[in-house]
Amino acid sequence: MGKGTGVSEALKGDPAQRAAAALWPAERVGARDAQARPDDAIDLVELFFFAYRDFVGDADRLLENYGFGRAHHRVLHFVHRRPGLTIAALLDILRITKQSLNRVLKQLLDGGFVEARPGAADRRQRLLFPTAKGAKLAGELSALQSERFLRVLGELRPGARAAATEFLLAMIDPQERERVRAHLAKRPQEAAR
Amino acid sequence: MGKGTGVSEALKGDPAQRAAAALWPAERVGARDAQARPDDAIDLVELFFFAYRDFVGDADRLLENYGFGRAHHRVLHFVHRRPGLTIAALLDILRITKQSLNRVLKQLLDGGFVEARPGAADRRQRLLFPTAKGAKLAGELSALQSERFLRVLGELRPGARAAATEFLLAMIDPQERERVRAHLAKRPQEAAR
DNA sequence: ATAAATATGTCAATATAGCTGACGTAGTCG
DNA sequence: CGACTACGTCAGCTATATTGACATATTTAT
Repeated sequence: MGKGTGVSEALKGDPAQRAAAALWPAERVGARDAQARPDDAIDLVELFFFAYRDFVGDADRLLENYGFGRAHHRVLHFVHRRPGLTIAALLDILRITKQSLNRVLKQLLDGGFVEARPGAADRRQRLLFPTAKGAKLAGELSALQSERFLRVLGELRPGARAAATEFLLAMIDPQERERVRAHLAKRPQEAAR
Repeated sequence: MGKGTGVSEALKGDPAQRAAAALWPAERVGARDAQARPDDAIDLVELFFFAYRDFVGDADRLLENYGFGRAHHRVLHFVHRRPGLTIAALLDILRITKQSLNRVLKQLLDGGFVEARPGAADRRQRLLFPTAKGAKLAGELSALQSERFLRVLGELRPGARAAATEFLLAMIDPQERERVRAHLAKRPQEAAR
């Protein structure tokens, strides 16, 4: 015991992993499938770390050209995804303080990537909208990151999309899933990009 | 067009998502399965963001008790996972500068969580090892994060582990996969914890 | 043996992204 | 009117990262 078998099993004859298929020693093949074991989980922890690192790297490189960082990306992304978002709603999604948000948001406003309009019902609110320029950048960033997923879904066998979605949703704190669901259900009216 | 269907499909009758199962409007059910489309990818981008946020949150809360941050966690993790790691190898994994590493590593050394021994073959090298104290903390952190994966794997249908592994590995830059593979193949001799 | 390359440490300055706390202003609502 | 709310802002702090320059010990190649 102590030697895991799950990961090697996951790599058996799959298209994208042909090169990596012969990696784990043969003795590790032959796992119980249904029963998850600690070593497998540790591999997943590390895979998740590396996958996220590469995932954000794509956007980071594009953002550099604008002098923006990940914080700008996140703000722009959610404003683009849900135009008319209030400051409070954005803070709730990002889980940062208004002081932190403001520094970044101001740069996006000054740079003409986002604009704020007073709320019709409640004029204290500032409703955030992407400008054409902002929507373009958001679209490019989104396309970059989508490309990675589309490549992955193309590489893996049919059903991978459903599996990935289930997996990622299950990774989210149970009490958060409802909010994430609500967020995903809301799509911008205009067909972005 | 413009309305995705993939995510809703992913949620059909699965154990963990019972509560979230009825989320996406019914009109969106009935997707082509094999063909990935942009909207699905955007959902995945956001799910990945939220999942990672919650994933690192677990460890963050424990690390606070020690006055450590994520940087310390990453260093401790990889030293624990691959005892005898050199500085150069660690820098290569973490992709940070030695100046950044040093600040964090020094705190771990001073706190008695990690110790450095000169390399036997090359005495310029400092081989990093977790102390008993460091191994204990690393184990607790690892257990916390593994728990999330084990919960997820338990919630999802059999085969989810293989699917998740394939998915995460495919998310990694192709030219990086070989290195990740090599890393995963190396397990510490001692049965940690 | 000496020179070059390597592994690591360190000093200094800077940037980004977050935080807490306090205070201000405008608008809403009872 | 007064309380509450949405948001902005000033000030100071922390964590994590960067670049650039220089120092030291050790190995390796000529």
